[in-house]
Amino acid sequence: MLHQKPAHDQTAMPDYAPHSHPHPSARDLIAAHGGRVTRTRIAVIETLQAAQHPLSHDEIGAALAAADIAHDRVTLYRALDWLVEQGIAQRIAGGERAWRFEIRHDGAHRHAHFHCDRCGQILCLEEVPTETSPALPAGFELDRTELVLHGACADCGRQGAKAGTR
Amino acid sequence: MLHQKPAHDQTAMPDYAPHSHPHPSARDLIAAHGGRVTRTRIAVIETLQAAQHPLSHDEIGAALAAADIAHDRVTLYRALDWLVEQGIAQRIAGGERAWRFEIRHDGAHRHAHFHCDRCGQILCLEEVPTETSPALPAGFELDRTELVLHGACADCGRQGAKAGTR
DNA sequence: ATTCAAATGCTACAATGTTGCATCAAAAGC
DNA sequence: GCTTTTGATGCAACATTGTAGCATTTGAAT
Repeated sequence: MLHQKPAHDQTAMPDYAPHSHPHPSARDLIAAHGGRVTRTRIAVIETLQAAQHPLSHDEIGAALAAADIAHDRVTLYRALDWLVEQGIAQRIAGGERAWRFEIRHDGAHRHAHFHCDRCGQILCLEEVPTETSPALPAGFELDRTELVLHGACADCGRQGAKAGTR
Repeated sequence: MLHQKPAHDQTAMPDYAPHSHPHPSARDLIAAHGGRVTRTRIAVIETLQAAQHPLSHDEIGAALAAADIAHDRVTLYRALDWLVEQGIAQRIAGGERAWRFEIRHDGAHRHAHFHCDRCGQILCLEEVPTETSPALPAGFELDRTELVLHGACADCGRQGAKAGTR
């Protein structure tokens, strides 16, 4: 697993915490979808916007804690559910049987992900577009395509650890 | 979720149970990797070989039960772990935070998967090859690519259910 | 300030997967 | 065929991830 994070450290600022926001305002995003503007939702959106890679529920929770924001697991799950439902965020099935979340980009900005099978890290490959129009059996409707490259990231590759496909 | 299966029915033969085996013998496969040839491993391999789509741990367990083979959850997990470790099978991260397993094909036979976001079913798209050589950042090693198409399968699409991205 | 549905924060639970350890059995040696 | 030995199994207990129900709080409309 990939838990080098300082657990519930209230002072340290994780590297995926918001630095600047060249994104649509979280408040506006929420309001535009007819939802209530709450601390939790704002913080979640800003955290996702600032992230350089898809975040796990756990990582987002840590960011909220760092921002001194309510920290109930269920609330966070529901906030994320709502964002996904509204199309603001999207789930991607990172290994480790836990969802990861990222801001949903419009069609043009879709990108692939790289999954390091050694450290479990997932990162966005902005340069690699996801394939678009493959032939599907009759009756199937395509919503979106997800392209995941599996292998070893630069850090893990250098350390040359032996590893399974896991 | 997708649990229409008859739980622990000892008589019914699920549609993914072995019918014929145009595949390498399970015994040989196991022995070739230096493992012990046990009922569990044989049955798991044969089940996977006969399957038309990647199977969840649960589905494999049901197949074992149908074949009157020991049914301990942990044993099955470990058998699957071993197969993956040996490169005989591979895990794919079907949504629903549960792994799915399929026999690992060699390079030429790689295929994409379709994930129905409504019923959770996953099926193999033999005709759709996975993309192969995208540009990766320096230091990254590519092991395999996974292409998942999300949408509604023929059954769900016809029923026209409204559904989230989930 | 009042109202009221939408969000929250409990608690309790479900599903999926893992660890430790005693027991069993596959295949190797005799 | 019998014994040995180590890998595989089975069980119980636990960890992690995610859900459900319900009382309470709060955003924002009046």
